[in-house]
Amino acid sequence: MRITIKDIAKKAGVSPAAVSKALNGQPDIGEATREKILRISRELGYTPNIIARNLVMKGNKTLGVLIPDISTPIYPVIFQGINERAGKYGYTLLLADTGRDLGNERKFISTMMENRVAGLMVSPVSNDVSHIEEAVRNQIPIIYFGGKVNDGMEDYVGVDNYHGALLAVSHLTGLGHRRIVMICDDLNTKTRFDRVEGYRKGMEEKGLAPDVFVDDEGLKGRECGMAAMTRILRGRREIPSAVFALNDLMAIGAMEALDGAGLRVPGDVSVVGYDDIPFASLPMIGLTTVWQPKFQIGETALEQLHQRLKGDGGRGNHKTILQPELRIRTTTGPV
Amino acid sequence: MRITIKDIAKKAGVSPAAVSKALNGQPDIGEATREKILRISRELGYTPNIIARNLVMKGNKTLGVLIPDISTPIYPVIFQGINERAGKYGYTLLLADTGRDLGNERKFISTMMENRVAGLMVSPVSNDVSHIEEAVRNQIPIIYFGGKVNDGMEDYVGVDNYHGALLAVSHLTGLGHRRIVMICDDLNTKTRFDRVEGYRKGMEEKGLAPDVFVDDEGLKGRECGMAAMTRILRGRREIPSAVFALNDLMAIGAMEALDGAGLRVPGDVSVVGYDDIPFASLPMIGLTTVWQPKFQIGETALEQLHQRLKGDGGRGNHKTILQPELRIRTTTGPV
DNA sequence: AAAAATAACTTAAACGTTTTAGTAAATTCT
DNA sequence: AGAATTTACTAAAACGTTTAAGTTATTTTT
Repeated sequence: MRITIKDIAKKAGVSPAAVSKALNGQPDIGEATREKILRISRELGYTPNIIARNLVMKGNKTLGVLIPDISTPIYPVIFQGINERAGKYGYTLLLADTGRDLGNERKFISTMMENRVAGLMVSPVSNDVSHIEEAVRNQIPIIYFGGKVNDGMEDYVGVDNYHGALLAVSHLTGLGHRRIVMICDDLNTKTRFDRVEGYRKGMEEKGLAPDVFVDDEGLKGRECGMAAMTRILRGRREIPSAVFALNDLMAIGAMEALDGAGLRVPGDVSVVGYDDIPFASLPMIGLTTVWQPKFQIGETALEQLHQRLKGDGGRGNHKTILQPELRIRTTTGPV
Repeated sequence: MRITIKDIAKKAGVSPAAVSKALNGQPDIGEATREKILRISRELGYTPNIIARNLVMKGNKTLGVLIPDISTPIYPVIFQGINERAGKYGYTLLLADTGRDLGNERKFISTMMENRVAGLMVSPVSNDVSHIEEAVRNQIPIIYFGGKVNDGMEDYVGVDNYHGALLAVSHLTGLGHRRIVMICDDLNTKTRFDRVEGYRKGMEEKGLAPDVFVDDEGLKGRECGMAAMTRILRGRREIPSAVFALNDLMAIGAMEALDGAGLRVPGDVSVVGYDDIPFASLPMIGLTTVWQPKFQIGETALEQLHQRLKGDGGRGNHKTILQPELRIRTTTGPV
């Protein structure tokens, strides 16, 4: 049995209230008794039961974090951002990986609510978060982040995908490229949509015709990039001089296809990705890509939640949009 | 204010005890009242307060997980193994990233104890876990895992590094290699030591002279691999025909150095890594390496903790050693 | 020296549950 | 019909804390 305040009280010959006060450094307790209590508590190896304390004090310092797939390279870093700030403010984190499964998301949200987290930070599985809102019922603050955020949400921290794509395309046009194709898996999230729009804008600014190739056969990542690139290479009269991929994995896939077709990167065609996942920076790959402020996303999300928790706790309707940065490496060059 | 059993009781005109029974499907409650209570509880959007329940029932279903750095590619997958099994058994996970900092490790261990987790799974920052044992005082079960486990620990799940290295070296000798050098950053963990021993054994079995190059100038990962390889290329009369690196990042570094020296992989020298981090399998890299059963480490750790929690909860002194597998790709070839 | 103030405690209620023991009413038994 | 049993509840204690209010004994004030 773990030892409690009562055990200390008994051993010290005082009341539990006295122990509580001594332990919390409150005033009305004598120096001698205080020291005695502290000594005994140390001897017995007492650890305060925070959850019992929270019960009476109301309010606790646990936050829930929901992530669709922690092994997707962006999330560990976001979590570290959250974790760091959480440590700073004394929060403890309940983390669950939903595995991109809506049922799991539902289940974990309930678990978190039952565990009386003070607030939630969720990177939702799907664009539709109505079941989350319903379960939470505005009882605690919630912040959304990640790839499935959209303008309809009340509070989220996101990244300016439009601007990120614009950066990528401007880089390419600046190098003299005119036939730039964008490859994409599907278009069913706002994140993807914004990147496409940014690309369109970047092209139109230079008077170039946008050319978006969507491969929505259900493939993802490398395989999708490879399939898309292969089909582009086969189907067109002129091959593009540059490719802008929806994400780094697709960019890698495209590079594989180019390699397979005997084309050199960036000699024959330049490639730009999006995300800056860890291996993008490996010298063997050297992918030019759009970096996301991952750590900062986590920090900001926690910071906002913290502010709301300190304040009224209501919906803040705070949408924070962070800015991505272009990382120029070796897969892009002059046309 | 979140609504409680009392609120439901008041609205239904019954006692809190009746509500509790109805909600938990206990027998001695009338059908009519049960339905009324259930209806009202649904209407009010009641969510049980699990932590209040745990207080009276004793024992809870929260486990603590401590990880040194969640952005190190192996950990997300381990966490998913833990997470999956946790969901299955109804555990909730408190996760903290210690950032490889001993002070943080201490702090988070206390936090977890104060939050009355039922058990702990920790991948320690250092080989010495005495401060953890001291804080935990055998009050709850604990399982160690990760890179800093050693035989002195009472309960851990680890990987057979000795055998993993043996696999790597046998592969190389099987291809006809005789001058195989192992490169290593330092030798201060059992994990590293075991890999070196496995390498030694593999060499000696074939009557070859082991050749371990330790670069302990404080460099890590790619930089260390590059530095080590560069020095080997400069300092020896005969260059080795194969390199076995302590880990994948060092292998990548070594490949960079080889490339810089105009040597082809695997034409001139074969390279084997260890860990099988995600990009090892990219076709551009195609690193032959030793894979670790990451997901299974997580699963096993949770499974063992669960068994102990169901049982006596005492030290199990269970050491589970999982087996690694060789992943042969394109950086190795016949001499 | 009596009254007032202060120091150092203790008592008891509260937080949101569960559960044991108790109770009144309805039903079954003989 | 009266006793015994069952049904459907309620009362109260418990879990480990905190805290407002109460109680002594001691010190200070006048």
